[in-house]
Amino acid sequence: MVDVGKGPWLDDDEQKAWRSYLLMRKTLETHMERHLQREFGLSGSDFEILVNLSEAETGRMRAFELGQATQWEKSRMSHHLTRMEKRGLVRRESCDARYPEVAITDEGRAAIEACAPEHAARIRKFFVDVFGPERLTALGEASAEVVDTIRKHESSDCPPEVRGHC
Amino acid sequence: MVDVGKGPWLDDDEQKAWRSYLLMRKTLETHMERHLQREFGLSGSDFEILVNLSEAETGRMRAFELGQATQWEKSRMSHHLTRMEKRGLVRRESCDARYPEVAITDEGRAAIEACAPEHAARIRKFFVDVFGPERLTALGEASAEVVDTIRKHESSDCPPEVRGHC
DNA sequence: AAGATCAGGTTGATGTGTCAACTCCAAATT
DNA sequence: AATTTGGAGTTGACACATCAACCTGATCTT
Repeated sequence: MVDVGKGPWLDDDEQKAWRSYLLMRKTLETHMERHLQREFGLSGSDFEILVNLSEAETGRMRAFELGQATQWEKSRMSHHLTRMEKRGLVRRESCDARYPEVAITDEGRAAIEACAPEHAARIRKFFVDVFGPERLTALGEASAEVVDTIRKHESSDCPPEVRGHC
Repeated sequence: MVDVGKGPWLDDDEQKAWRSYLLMRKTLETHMERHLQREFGLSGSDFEILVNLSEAETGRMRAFELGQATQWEKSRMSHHLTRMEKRGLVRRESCDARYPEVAITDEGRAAIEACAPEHAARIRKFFVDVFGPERLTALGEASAEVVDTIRKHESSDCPPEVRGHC
């Protein structure tokens, strides 16, 4: 197809593992999101926000903290919070003028408590149990290493004026 | 936070591994897509289509085959092909009336050949090399098992009239 | 103290994904 | 032969994500 030198190319086993990973990625995400959506009317994004808020002792966080937790762009956060607010899952409270806090509503808490058990059960059934303890631990460690490697790379060679994005 | 019986809940190590995986998922995807977009003006979706077409000996496939390969919904496929066609990366050819084939254009081939080496190098650097051979193999196998498990589940308990989506 | 800088947040335009409704033609029914 | 059924593909409306521009108030300059 394309000429394969000793260059950057992946060999067959590596390709196979990578593509297998990509397929799992998509299959698992699609499955989990479809379930949340169909059974509980929540998108994966909704769920992510609600999990974070419900785990905060006060039930409230600054948008910025939510951004750190989810790794979303700030504009995505703002837009999504607006939509969730419209649906009554969340409430913006401007106790401090320009850095409003986001609070989970009763309705939001009800929604996440309703879906959390089934969601966890699915993670267990289709992911945790299939991997088994050893492979799961290995994956967790390797994942953290991948994240570290990418972060190191981005903070070192990303020109300062572009850094705002990262 | 929420009461933890012996139920479906994940224990701390399992949670940690799952969240670590989720973070890698997002970090890696964001990194790879940003690179493709900034350096070559291609989205991850564009890339996926072009890879598949360029690997077909004839450089052409039916939309349906592309759908199998990418696991996209048919409407997403149609919309995306329209956009790519507008940009000259791809061409619809209706040799058979109602099942048009999709062909990669010279421009499309040039685009993917330009970015493929760097893309592969990134996969190697941030994923393959970080995992190392053993963990990579284990991940590939486990991924396939996860996909099998989900497919088995969906084909068995999905009521026939809804099956169209799957 | 007046102005520059900066970070958190919002907004609007645009690109992308999803769902449901529709078209089209072939093969199966009758 | 006329009708139905069914799968591949398209379309339009809507939800969501991204990007760049902007607003706002605090802190740094001088």
